[in-house]
Amino acid sequence: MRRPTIYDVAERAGVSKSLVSLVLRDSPRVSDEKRAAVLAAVAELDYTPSRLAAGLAGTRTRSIGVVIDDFANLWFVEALTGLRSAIGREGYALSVADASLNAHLGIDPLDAFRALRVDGIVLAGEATAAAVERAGVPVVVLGTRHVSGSGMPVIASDEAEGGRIAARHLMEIGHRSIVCVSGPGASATERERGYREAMGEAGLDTCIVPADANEEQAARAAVAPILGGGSAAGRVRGAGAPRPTAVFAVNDPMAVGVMGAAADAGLTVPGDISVVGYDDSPLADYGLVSLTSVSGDPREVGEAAGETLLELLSGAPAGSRTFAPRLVVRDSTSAILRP
Amino acid sequence: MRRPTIYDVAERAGVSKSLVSLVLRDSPRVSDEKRAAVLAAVAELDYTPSRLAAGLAGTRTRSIGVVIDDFANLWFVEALTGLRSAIGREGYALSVADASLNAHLGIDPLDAFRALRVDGIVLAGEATAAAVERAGVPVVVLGTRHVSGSGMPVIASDEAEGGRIAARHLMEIGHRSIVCVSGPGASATERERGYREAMGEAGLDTCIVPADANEEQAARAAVAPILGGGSAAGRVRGAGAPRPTAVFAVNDPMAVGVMGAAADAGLTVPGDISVVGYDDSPLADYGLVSLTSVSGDPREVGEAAGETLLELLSGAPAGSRTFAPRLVVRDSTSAILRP
DNA sequence: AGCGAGTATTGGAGCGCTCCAATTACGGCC
DNA sequence: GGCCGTAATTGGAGCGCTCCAATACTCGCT
Repeated sequence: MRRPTIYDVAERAGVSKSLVSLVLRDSPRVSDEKRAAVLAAVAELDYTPSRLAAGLAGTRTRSIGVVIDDFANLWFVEALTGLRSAIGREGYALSVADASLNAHLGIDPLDAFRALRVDGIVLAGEATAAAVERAGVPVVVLGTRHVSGSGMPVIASDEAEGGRIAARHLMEIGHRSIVCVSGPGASATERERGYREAMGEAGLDTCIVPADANEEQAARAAVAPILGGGSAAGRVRGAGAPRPTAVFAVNDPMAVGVMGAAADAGLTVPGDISVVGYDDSPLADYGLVSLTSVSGDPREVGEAAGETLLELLSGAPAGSRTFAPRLVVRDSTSAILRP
Repeated sequence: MRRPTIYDVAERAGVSKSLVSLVLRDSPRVSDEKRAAVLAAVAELDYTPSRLAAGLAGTRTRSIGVVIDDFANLWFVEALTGLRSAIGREGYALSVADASLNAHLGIDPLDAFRALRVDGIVLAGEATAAAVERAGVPVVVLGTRHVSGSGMPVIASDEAEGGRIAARHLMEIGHRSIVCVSGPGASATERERGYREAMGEAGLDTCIVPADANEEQAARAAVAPILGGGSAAGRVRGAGAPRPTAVFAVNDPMAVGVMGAAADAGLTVPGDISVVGYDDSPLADYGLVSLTSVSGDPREVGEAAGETLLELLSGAPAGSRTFAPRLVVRDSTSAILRP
């Protein structure tokens, strides 16, 4: 009941093991006749080549590693789909590790990938440049990260542009007093920067409300004072500034948090206040929520990351790329007459 | 700049390659002295053993494959975390494949795992029993599936019990006219069955509303007619039956769909109608939604699946296990006085 | 001193492939 | 019909480990 090897296939097809190897890696210099014989033997024996042996013997493993730190983030999950389709086409296999493993079990994903002898790495999570140097294989960064320098190509959505788009949308429909609810992390920082730039260009004052985490609850707690939580609408915030007419939250859950806070304060969306989110997650399209949201296409970005890594693997130089996000207008934003 | 091998380590530590191998697999029959010398050499050379070579030479690869068909499903993602922590402890590596790859690229994940010579497989997605037989390694099924028989242990949450819990909760707070919005898939079927059983025990009539997909939009469209969509509240549905006072949706997004339909019909939740969801996803805890939901702990289930597979790998027999779900009561359900 | 029973350590074979250099086969051409 | 270039095919070496049987080293005892 031993597993068939390349030798078994060779014997059955009446050729040498080397010829079988050539067929498996579909070399062009094999006669059609022999190729057919080998393929037939493969099918008859239900033979599956061992990637272990192939990787050990050859100069590459045809596998690439992906480090993700947040599997719960749908954006990365979708990007992964794009990545997979790009590299799968070339016969590469994907090995996924999550960065949180590091903390939980003391396993460095980069070490794990070294042990697997992956040909390249996609970083969809934070990682120190030093750790990456050690990897010793081509690396591309997928998504906006704080890590910079070290010359790795970064393939990401243009988050700052997304922030600008959100702010401009609100300005175009008449808003002048627009608050940005931001959170920790590189993406949030970039989105916030875009908001600031767009506001600056329009000569409007910015107001950034930082939340502790990129979560609904955190955003809700953070904006509550500004919206005059609980009591009569129209209340003024801290320094006596008027209540804003619009809020840009750096992601969808936070936008929902803002909507929740608005409801608590007796405000209607978009009547009293407009809200824009980011990522266009499924929840943005729920009837109960119907959130205007900005988003890049994660699959497109993931696919580009895969293509970039393939270029790097083929020896070609490759640079960073960014993709412009789009705005999806739903029912959480509306024009206002007088601010 | 060649990568260091076990021979380099051996030479540096002044021992044989075999001794190094023993240390790496922390064999107990190595003197502390030599062990320290080897470990020091490993550190100095920044050596990482090759899993390829180890797997090829040894009787096992210490890697296990996971087939997931829905990466966007947070339940599976969390179960994966539990699984990882269980098997990671024993030094196993995880290789993840998604079933949709099959459709997209014509790659059967089980073939991919065969090529990698994984020691065992966790099936968190549908798969035909036949395909699994071919795998030739121990398999455990994670989560409720339609596949049955073939003797593989199934580690899952007790979905039928969850359905019962949801229905009983609604009955306990006075509801008698309870609708179940169901969808396709094995989990939905089980949850629906639990609902039916609980209703039957209480002598209440059941009413199942099937939706096309396990999604917000589908559920919303499906319940709209029953809630008397759009016009005055209190309207009667098709055969003149009175409007239900409660709805159990087989997952959270669908529950939100029901809430949306209720809002469209001018009904308040939970004033006019109570809604229970399933899975206790993050969105259930949003202030705007605050959904009462049933859920098992996916990590617990994932961890159990890992432990079960480890038992199987160590040669021990292992059986199926189910875990009881819990109810999390929030603001979408409330008592009623008269039905 | 000598021997057995462990315990610690070692060299060799081989896992299933790829790569390479060498060999054979096949036409075409003078 | 022998010769050459190219195309097709082959055997051998070796990738970096694990496993195994064999050897070397301890003691404690007679």
